[in-house]
Amino acid sequence: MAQLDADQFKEALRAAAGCSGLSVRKAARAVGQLYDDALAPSGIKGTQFSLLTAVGLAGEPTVSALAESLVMDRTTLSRNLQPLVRAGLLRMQTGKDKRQRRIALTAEGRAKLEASLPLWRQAQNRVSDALGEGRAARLRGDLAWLARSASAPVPGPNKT
Amino acid sequence: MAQLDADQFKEALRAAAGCSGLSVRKAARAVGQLYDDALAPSGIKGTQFSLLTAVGLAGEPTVSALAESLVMDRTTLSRNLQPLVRAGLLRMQTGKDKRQRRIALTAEGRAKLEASLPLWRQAQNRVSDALGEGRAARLRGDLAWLARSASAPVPGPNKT
DNA sequence: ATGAAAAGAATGTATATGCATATACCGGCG
DNA sequence: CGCCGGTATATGCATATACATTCTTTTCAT
Repeated sequence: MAQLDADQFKEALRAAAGCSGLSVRKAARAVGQLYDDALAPSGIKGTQFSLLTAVGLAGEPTVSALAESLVMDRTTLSRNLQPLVRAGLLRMQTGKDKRQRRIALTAEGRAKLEASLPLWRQAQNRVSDALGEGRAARLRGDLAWLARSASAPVPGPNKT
Repeated sequence: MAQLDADQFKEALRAAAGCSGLSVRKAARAVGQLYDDALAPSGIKGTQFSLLTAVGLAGEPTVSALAESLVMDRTTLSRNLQPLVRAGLLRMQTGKDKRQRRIALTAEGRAKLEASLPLWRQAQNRVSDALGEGRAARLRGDLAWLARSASAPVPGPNKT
């Protein structure tokens, strides 16, 4: 059953430890902690801060539009909105097209977001300090490129 | 309540859209999809592939040791192991110190891991192709640096 | 020895994530 | 008018993530 001998197996595992997916997830966990810690006084998580920010920037986006801008599954976003609506920070209402839900900041949501901005800035600066401004900016650029190309359809001989 | 006028608020939100935490999470979602798709024929997810790989490399690590190597909370790892144990890919047993759980690959787990390696390689190559080898390697390096420094205690004037 | 502190791991609760599927709604066609 | 295909969102299920807490076991000071 084992087609590789012990040495070959170990060698292959060492290569797999350099997995780009793992690198990104480990960094996401660590950095997520950093932002969550910094934002703790405001009572929201980094993920929720990003959601509020995206809504504030987009105005009154639909669920689908917001999900696409965040490289996130629509159903995931659908659920992630619920705690924020429950907390009174976001409002969802149907427009003319009753299938759509228009998402908007409440006054309370805007206030919470505004109060969170200095805390976010602290965390952001801590990351920039750890890498240096230049490397941090380049990293964000590479990650954005990766997010775009990874979610794009594969040019190769598979996929629908 | 709103201390910033509309223009200042929008400006601050545009800055917050450049959040490093968000960049990393977006990339993690997109890249996670890519690896999950590639690994689908083997029946395991990218997260589980990483877990099996880490166990294979470490030999018979404890939960805590494995969690640290993966920049992951122990309790998270504790739960993530359960599906793999249930699937018969991992085994957990107590040693002399009955508090510890030694984690090890089963024969089935090793076979699954070995079968997954070529699929993983496809995904890894796709990422390297998207960025170019050089940029991909540099990205992994920066992410590793970030994971280390973000999970390290803050040198500044706060924290316990 | 023994009892308290510390260490290792699991569990309760809550959010985050995505696939398969269900539900609700729009627009067009007969 | 009423059905039908397509669109927008929500739900069921499963895993991933982490904090606070609990449980067991070890260690160690007295």
